[in-house]
Amino acid sequence: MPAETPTRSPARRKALTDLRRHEILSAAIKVFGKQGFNDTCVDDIAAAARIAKGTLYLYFKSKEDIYVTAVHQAVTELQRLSAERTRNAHGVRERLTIAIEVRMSFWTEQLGLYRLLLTVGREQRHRRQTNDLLRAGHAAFFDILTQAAAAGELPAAATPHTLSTAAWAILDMVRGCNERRLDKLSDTTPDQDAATITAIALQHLGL
Amino acid sequence: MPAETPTRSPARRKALTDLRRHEILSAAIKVFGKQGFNDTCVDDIAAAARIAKGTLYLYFKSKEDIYVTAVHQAVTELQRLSAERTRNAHGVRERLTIAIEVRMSFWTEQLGLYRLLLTVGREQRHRRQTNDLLRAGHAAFFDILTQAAAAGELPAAATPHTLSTAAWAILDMVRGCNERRLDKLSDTTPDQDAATITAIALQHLGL
Amino acid sequence: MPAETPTRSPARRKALTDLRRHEILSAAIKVFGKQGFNDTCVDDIAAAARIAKGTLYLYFKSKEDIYVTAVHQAVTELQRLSAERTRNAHGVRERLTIAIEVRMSFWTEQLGLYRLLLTVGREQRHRRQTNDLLRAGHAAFFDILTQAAAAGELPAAATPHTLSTAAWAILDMVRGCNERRLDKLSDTTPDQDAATITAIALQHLGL
Amino acid sequence: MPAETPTRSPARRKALTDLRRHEILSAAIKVFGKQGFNDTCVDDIAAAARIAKGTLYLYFKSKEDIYVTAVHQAVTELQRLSAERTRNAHGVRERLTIAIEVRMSFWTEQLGLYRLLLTVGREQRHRRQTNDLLRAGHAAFFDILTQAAAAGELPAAATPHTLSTAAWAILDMVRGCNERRLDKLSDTTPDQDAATITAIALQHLGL
DNA sequence: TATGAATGAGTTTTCATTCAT
DNA sequence: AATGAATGAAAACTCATTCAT
Repeated sequence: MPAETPTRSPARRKALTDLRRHEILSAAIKVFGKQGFNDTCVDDIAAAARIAKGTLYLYFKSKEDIYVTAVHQAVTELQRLSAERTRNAHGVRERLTIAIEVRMSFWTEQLGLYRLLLTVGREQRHRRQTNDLLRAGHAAFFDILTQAAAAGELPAAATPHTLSTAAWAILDMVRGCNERRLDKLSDTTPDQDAATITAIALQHLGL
Repeated sequence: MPAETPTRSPARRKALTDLRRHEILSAAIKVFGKQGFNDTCVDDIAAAARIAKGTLYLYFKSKEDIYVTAVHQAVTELQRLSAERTRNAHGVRERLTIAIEVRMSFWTEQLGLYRLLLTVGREQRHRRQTNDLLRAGHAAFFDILTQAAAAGELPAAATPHTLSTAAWAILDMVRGCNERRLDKLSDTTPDQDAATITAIALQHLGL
Repeated sequence: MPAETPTRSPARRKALTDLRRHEILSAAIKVFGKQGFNDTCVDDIAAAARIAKGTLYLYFKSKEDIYVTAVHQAVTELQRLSAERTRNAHGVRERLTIAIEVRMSFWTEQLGLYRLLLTVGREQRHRRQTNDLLRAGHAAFFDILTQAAAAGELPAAATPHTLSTAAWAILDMVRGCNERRLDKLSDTTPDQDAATITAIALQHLGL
Repeated sequence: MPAETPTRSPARRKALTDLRRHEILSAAIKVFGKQGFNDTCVDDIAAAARIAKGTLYLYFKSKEDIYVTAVHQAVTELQRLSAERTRNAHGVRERLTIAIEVRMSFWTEQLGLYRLLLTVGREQRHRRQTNDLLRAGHAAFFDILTQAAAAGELPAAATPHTLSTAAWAILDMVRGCNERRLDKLSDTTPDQDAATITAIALQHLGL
């Protein structure tokens, strides 16, 4: 049995690094969400993460990088979650409802990050990343509808174009609900909203 | 007939000032739209307006003021336009369609400003102003639906709550379409979008 | 009898110009005294003088120039007043008392200007002018003492050096009293102060 | 004995910070004294201290703060010095002379700072701090005289009011001498001036 | 790896002065 | 002579990033 120097093994090091990055991300998102990206200075993030300012730059190459990474990580997680939850659902209504509901609960638990997405994500330099997110969201709903159509669950008249339009409409309504929840403009729950949106979409598609 | 010094008359003076303000606003919106509010410095605006930096401050009291004024002016104009255009419309479908269409054409012609609204409007310090805008948009659609219900144009089952939900859904879809047009994510026209959104909303309300 | 164009005659023009300059000076001193030199902007002066900003520059070549002129004018007036009032005085005590009293009453009526002298006059670029003022003040007291010595009013022991020192001391005490009156640190009247200072000085000179 | 990292110990850190602050203060006072407070820009101070502009703000929170700190520090030191030097003096004449002499030598070695006091100290926003200094100066002399009166060193006729007047007169003369030395208007030494002023004051009080 | 002192480019805003009318 | 709109240099201060320890 060889002498171990566990903290130095590459795997262990990687794990530690990931842990640190995660801690910093959490702290950063919290502060960003509260103060906004521009009004948060790097010292604030460092303080929240209980590390020195310089240390931040060992794990992220810039303040921007923190934002980009945070969004990327969240979206990856959201997609994983969505796939997992819709996998065993039966019927287009249930699948839609679940997909919507996941997109609502997820961000409800990540308000800070969602607020970031609404501000920084909208800035010119992040349009591309943000638009990719939107397209991914559209694709998710579009897939569900397309599969339903292929399975004969939808009236034959539904063309791909119609389905695409419906998918965008769903996404728009989901985003609207999320935004209102963020600013406390509405008092409905994710479940209620999901049911309503599903109903509107399926009525439009003839169900 | 007294000797006139036309360029000194108060009325002429006011007109010149308004013109200047307008020129500066246009230039500013253009640059803001391209670079975003935070990444635009006052020199950029001055350069775009072909005036000196100091001159800006003769017409606006701060960079912030330019934004606020631009949004306020646009929204006032939009509401005037919307009221004017829907005044003589007959039936809920036509009124809805027109109201939506106005909100799309208007911003399509003011892309820079719309982009501004999407970014700066979301920052903490403008949350309130922006939310007021959203509520005003919701109110516009809600009114149309409520009047239709009162006129018996909608199935009796439509409760105020249902109408409100529908109004939010309409607003969400309008905003989504506007945003996609901004980033060229869609190639539909305002007219087509308006028809689709109206259809979705009225189907949901049982028409 | 030639046709008159009175407002165009050089003399009349000069008088008008002087009048304007005087009006501007008065207004400027008032504002400077209240807000300080640096915190007073040219617009403030123009507004106080009820003329346009540009007009100021027809009468003074800079903001500095206004200050310099104001001080120069005041000092000229003070010297005239002092000479006039001491001319008919008898004896060193009376002459001293009057000279001191004039220097106190004068500034008491020109608080704004005195405050200017204490701040702007102290700045590097006005040291020379201010020092000239101080030297003039010293000279005034020194002359009175020297004449008294020549007239045998003072003990023979008084050397020019002693007289000079006494003159500085008088000036210092006068300035101190003026300054305290300005800031309401003392509640004595110019008359009382003048008597005290005279007493101190003459006691020192053996009277 | 634990491993030491001396440069990181809190004590060492504090010492370094104090050193830096002191260096910056010295440099700033030098430049302020030469150019005046308003005509010195932060870059000038930074350049004089051979540090970057931003570094300044790590040690002082504003340009103003530098001035206030410098004055406060100097006055504290002056009072300490004055108390220490007069403690063992015997008789009112010696105590007065020393107190005056200290106030002269001290500022003679701090010409830049004294000039600062004469200019910035007079501006509206520092009036209060400056007046407090003046009152403290008055109090110092007044105390010496009062104690002398209580000890029977002064003629019985000396009322508190007389003593107070004398104290102000002393302060005025001290300030006048300091100011003249600053601008090289006089060539006397602090010692000579102190003796003269003491003499004038005590003669006035009947000694 | 971790630190935090140091940096200096970049920002908004002010205001004395000019100049076309 | 009178105006006041226009100018642009200058100022104080911030903060993302670097780097010596």
